[in-house]
Amino acid sequence: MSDTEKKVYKDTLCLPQTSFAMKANLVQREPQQRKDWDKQDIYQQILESRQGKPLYVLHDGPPYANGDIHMGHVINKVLKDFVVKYKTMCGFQAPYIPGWDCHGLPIEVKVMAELGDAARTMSKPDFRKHCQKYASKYVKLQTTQFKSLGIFGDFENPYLTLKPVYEQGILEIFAELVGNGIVYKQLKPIHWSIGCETALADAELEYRDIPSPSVYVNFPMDEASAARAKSLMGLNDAGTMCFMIWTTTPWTLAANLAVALHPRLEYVGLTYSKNGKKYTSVVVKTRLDAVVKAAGLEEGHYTISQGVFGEQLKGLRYVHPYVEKNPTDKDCWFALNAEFVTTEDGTGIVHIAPGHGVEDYQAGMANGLAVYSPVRDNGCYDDSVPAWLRGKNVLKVDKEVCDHLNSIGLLVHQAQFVHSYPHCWRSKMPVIFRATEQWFISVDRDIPKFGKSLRNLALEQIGGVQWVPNWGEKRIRGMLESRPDWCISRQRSWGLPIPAFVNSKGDVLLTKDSVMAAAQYIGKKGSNAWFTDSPQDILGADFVLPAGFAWDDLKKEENIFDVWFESGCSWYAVAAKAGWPIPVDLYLEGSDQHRGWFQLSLLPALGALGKAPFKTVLTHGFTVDEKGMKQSKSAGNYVSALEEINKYGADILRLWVASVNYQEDMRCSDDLIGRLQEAYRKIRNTLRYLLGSIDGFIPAEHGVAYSDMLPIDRWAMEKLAELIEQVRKSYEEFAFHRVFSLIYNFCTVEMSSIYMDVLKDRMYCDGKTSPSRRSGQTAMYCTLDALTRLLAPVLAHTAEETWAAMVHKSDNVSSVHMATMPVPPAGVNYAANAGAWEKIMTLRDEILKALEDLRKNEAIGSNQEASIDVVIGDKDMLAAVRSIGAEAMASLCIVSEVKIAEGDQLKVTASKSIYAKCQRCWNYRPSVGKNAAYDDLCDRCAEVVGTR
RNA sequence: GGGCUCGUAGCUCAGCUGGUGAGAGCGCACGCCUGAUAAGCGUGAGGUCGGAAGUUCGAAUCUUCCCGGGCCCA
Repeated sequence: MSDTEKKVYKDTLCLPQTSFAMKANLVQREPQQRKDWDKQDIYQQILESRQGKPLYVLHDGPPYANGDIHMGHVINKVLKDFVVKYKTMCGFQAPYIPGWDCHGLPIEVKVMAELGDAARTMSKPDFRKHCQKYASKYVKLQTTQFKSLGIFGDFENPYLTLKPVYEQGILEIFAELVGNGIVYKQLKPIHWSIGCETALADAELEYRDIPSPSVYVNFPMDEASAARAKSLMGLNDAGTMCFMIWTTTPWTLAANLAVALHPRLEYVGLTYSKNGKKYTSVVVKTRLDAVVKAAGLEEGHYTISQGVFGEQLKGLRYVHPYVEKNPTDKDCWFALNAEFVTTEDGTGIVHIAPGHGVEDYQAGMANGLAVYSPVRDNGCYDDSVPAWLRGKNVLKVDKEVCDHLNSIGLLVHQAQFVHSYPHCWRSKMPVIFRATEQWFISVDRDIPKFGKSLRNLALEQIGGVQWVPNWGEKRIRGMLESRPDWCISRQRSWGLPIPAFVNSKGDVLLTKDSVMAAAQYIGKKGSNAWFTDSPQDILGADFVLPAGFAWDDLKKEENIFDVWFESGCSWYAVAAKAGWPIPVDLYLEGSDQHRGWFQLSLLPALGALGKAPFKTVLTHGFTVDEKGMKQSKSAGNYVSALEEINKYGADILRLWVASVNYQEDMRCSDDLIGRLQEAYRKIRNTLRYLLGSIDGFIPAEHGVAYSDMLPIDRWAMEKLAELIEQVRKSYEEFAFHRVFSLIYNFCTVEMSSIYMDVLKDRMYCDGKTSPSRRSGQTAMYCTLDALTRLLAPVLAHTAEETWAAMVHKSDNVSSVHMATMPVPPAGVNYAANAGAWEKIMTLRDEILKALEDLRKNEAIGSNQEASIDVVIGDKDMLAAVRSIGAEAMASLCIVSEVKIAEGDQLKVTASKSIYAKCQRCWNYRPSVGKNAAYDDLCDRCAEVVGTR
C-alpha cells in the first residue's frame, strides 16, 4: 500500500483539534494573562458578581515592607489565594485585602544606613518621612511580586499600618484597653546602648567575642541567717557564713538586691580559711569541684557540710558587700528561689539585680523586689551608689569593684574569660541591661467589663477557635499560660506614638478620652503631627483636662508602639472598619505566628471586645532544603522565589505549594520545584486532549444522558463524580496536597492511561456524529468542565486559559474564577458500581500482563494485534464482565477481540490475532475483506467511510 | 535546656480508633506505539515504615528512651 492510500484513511479520521497549545510557555503566557485580568479589574468584577452572597473573610496578616519576597511569602500568599479562589467559586463573597507592616526598627535601621550622618541631625518628622518613603517603595515592589503569582486581591487599596486611618484604628483599640484598666507604666530592663544613649531592640544587636571578668564573691549572711544555715547544714565552727555568687558583670553588684537558688538542687557549705580568716561558702553541690579549683583550695584544707535543698535556704538574709543602706523602697538582700538557676557554670547561686537583667527582673517581680537601676543614660552610676562609684562609667569599673571586694576579703576568685556578648550595632560598644520606664498591657489584671483577666479570657476563648492543624491550640495555650505582661513601648522614631502626656510633676495623662481625642487627630493628620503639634492641637480645643493638669504644663511622651500592637489591631482597623463581622473566618500564617500575630491579635481583641478575632486559625510550616535543614543565604541552600517564578512560571510554583503538606516542614529546592513541571505537563496534556476531543461538540445539542451512555463512558462519569466529591472535601479541609494528588492521579490513571487511550478508537474512527462518539464526547466534556473548575484555585492561569479555549461553556462567565465549583453529576452513583468495575479492572491488569509476555516474544507490537481468551472463575467478575460485554472488554484493553468463558479459575491467554488488519482503525477483525467496496476495511470503518 | 512538632520506597503523598505477605503517582530500568508526537501505552525493580526496648496472640499504627530535623523561647 502506498503512503497516499494510507493518507486517504487518515483524513477520514476525527483526530483531536484544539488551539490549546501543548507547550505551556508559562513564563511568556502568564504575564499576558495577568494583564488581561488587570484590564478587566478581575478582583472587583468577582466581588460584584458575589454581591449579596454570604461573606467569607480571610484576613491577611501583614508581611513586613522590606526586601524582595521569598519562598515563605510564596507559600503563605498562595495558600491564601487557594482559599479565596475556592471560597469564591463556592459562591461566597470572599474579599481579600492585602496588608503591610510598615513601621518598626528594620526599616529605621536601613534608612539610617542609607542616610548616614545626615540622620543624626535630622528632625524626627523629616527622618520619618524617609522611613515612609522606604516602606512605600517596598509595598509597591512586593505588590508587583505578589501579583506575579496570580494572586487576586485589592492591591489598589491595601491596608498599611502607616496610613492615618489605620493608626486611628490602633489608637481606638488602645483607648478601649486604657479604659478597661489594663495599660500601665513600669520600670523594666532592656538592652541599652551607652554609646548611642538609646534602647536597642534585638535586631540591633551584634554578638561578638569579648573578654569578661569571671568573679566569685562571698555575700556574708546576717547573724540570724547564719545561725539558721549552720543548723540546717549541721555546722558548728563555720566562721563567716556566706552565699557565694558568680558573675561576669561585677559592675551590676552595686544594684544587687537578692541571690537566687534553685529550689530543688542540693547546696552544701564549703568551709575553708583565707588570709587567716575562716569562711563557709554555700554553693550548689554539683559545682563544688569547680569552686574548689577556682578558690585554689588544696585537698585536706577544706571541709564540706551536709546538703540542703535551695528551698530550705529561701528567705535567709545577707549583708551587701559594699552597699550600706537599702537603696529601694522594698525589701532586699535575701535568698529567693528561681527555676532558671543552672549548674552549667558559677556556683548555683545567682546574684540578682532586677534593674539589669531580664531573669533578674522576673525573679524580682515574683519576689517583691524593686527595680533598681542606678545607671544614667550615659552609662555612669547615679548618686545612689557608694561614693567611690558615683559618676563612674559602668563599663570601666570592673577592676575597681574587684579590688574593693578583695580588700574587704570577699573576693574568692577572679579570672578572665572570653564569651559571646551583645554589642550595639552602631557604636560597637558592649550593651548593658538597664531598667527604664515602659508601657505594658497587663495579662493578669481583671477587666471589670468582662470579669476576667486577659490571660484567662484567652485561655478560655482559644478552645472555641478552630486550629488547623489542631495542635495549634496546645501551642498557643502553652505560650499564653507563661507569657509575661506585654511591653508595648519602644524608644524609637519610626512608629505610632503612644499618646501619653506628662506634666512637670511627672504625672501621666493617658485616659480613654485622651487617647480617643488623639486618635481622631492622628486619623486626620497622621502620626507625624504628634511630633510637630501642640498637646492642645492634638487633644482638641474643647478637651477637658483632668484635675492636676494644665495646658501650659503638658509635655508629649515620645514612646512609640511595639509594631506587634499595630498589626495586632488589624482585625479592627481593617476588618471591622470594612463592616465585616468579628470574628472573621480565617487567619492563615506560618506557625511562628502563634507567638506573633495570632497571639498579639487575640489579646487586643479580647481586651477590647472580650472575644477572639478569628474563627479558624490555619498555620503552615517553613521551607527547608532537600536534606531537611534550615535554609539560609549563607549556607548556600537558599531558594530564590523570584528566580523560581521567572524560571518556571507562577502556576508551577502554585502547583508546588499545592503538592506539599504545608503542615510540616516543606523540602524545597530548584530541583524539587522543577519536578512539578512533569506533573504540570501531564495535567495540561490531559486538558488539551479533552479539549481536542470535544471539538465540534455542542453540549446542549449533542449531549447524551448518563443512562444512555456506553458502559465505559458511564465508568468515566462515575470516576468523575467521585473525584469531584473528594476534591471538594479536601478543599473544605484545606488539604490542598490531597487536591493535587487526587487530580494528578485522576489525570494520569483514569484519564490518560485508561479512558483517553481507550476512547481513541471510538473518537477517531466512529462516525463523527454517531451516538457512540457523542456518548464519549459528553463524558469528556463533563470531565474537562469539572477538571478546569477544580483546578482553578491552584492553576489559576492554566485553568483560565482552558476556560477560554472551551467554546461552549457551562457557565456564562468570562473567567473561570467567577464560575462555580462543580458538583457530582446528578444521577451518577459511583459507589453502586465500584465493585463491578474493580473486578473488570483486575481482569484488565491480567490481560495487559499476558500481552506483555506476547510482546516480549515479539509476536505482537501493539495490543490491537492480539486476541484474548479468558476463563473466569470468580462469579462476580464474570457477571461484571458480561454486563459490559466482550466488545467493551476488548476496547478497554485495546485488543481486537476478547472471548469469555466460565471455568474454575482465572486464566488469560493472549495470542496473535488470526484476522486481517483494518487499514483505517488498525484493529484485526473478521469483517476485514468482506466488504467489496472497501476490502481493506472492517465493517465499522467501511460504513463510516461509505457514508461520509 | 524548655514548649510544640515532624521523620513510611530516589521524590511527593496514602495507610481510620493496632489484625490477610506495607500502598499510589512520579522518577528509574526495560519494552511498545508513531493518527495526542519535545506526546501516548505497558511491564518491572525499589522500603528491616529514623533507631532501640516494651505492651500485645499480633504494631508503620500504643508506651518509653535514643538519634536526626523544624518553629518558638531561654
